[in-house]
Amino acid sequence: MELALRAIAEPRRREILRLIQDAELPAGEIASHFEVTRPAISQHLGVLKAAGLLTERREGTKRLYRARPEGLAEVRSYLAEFWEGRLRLLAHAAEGEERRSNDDDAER
Amino acid sequence: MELALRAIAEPRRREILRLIQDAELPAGEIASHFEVTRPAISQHLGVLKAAGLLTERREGTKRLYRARPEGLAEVRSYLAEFWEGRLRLLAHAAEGEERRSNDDDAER
DNA sequence: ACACTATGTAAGTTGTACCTTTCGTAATGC
DNA sequence: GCATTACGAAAGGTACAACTTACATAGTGT
Repeated sequence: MELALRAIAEPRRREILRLIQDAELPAGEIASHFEVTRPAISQHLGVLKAAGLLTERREGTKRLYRARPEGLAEVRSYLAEFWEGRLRLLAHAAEGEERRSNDDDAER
Repeated sequence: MELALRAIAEPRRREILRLIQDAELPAGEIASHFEVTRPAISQHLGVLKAAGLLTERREGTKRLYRARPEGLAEVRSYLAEFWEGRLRLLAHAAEGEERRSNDDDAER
């Protein structure tokens, strides 16, 4: 999860993931969408691959990349757990939050 | 979302969030759980607050912190969208789409 | 073998994140 | 007032992350 979180914390890498979410693209094609140099994108792809967030397939001299959403499973379950665990404590629905009497519960 | 993602990408900050998920704790109490100095934790709390991931309440000379899961809403929806969008393409995730649990991961 | 294309790798630079120590500040109590 | 407690803010160090340019490598076609 550590690697995946760090990977998607970078805006450029989220952009890359978005590009290859619905299509399998070669590295050069991906790089052409950005202002930075091609090696920079190559490094980002390496980070994403190490995090398990994409698959790499070689075809000729090209390397085709595609997003791999399963790599986000751990992150998703972590967030879900945190989310639900905390909401359970609030003990009241997200709606009608104006109920306030003597409790110390502070909502912003 | 940007700030939230970067905030939780740091392990120590995830630890902090875990501590104040079920209890409202003063800064010093939080810091006592770590090896790093108190100012370091104070800075982490500042980052988490800027990301909207916790609430701060002053009581006397103390500052009480509590996790704020709503701050993760954007991240959650981003991940959900990415996850589902890509799985839809795979077309072999036909089993139980209404199951919102995420325990399935066929790792490599 | 040679050239060309597509891409990763290496090395170095720079900005930034996290940490430390030191100092400042608000609230409480004497 | 002064001291103490609890904490944030400022300033500086170091490690790391993202970028650059230059080079290396794998595959394809001639």
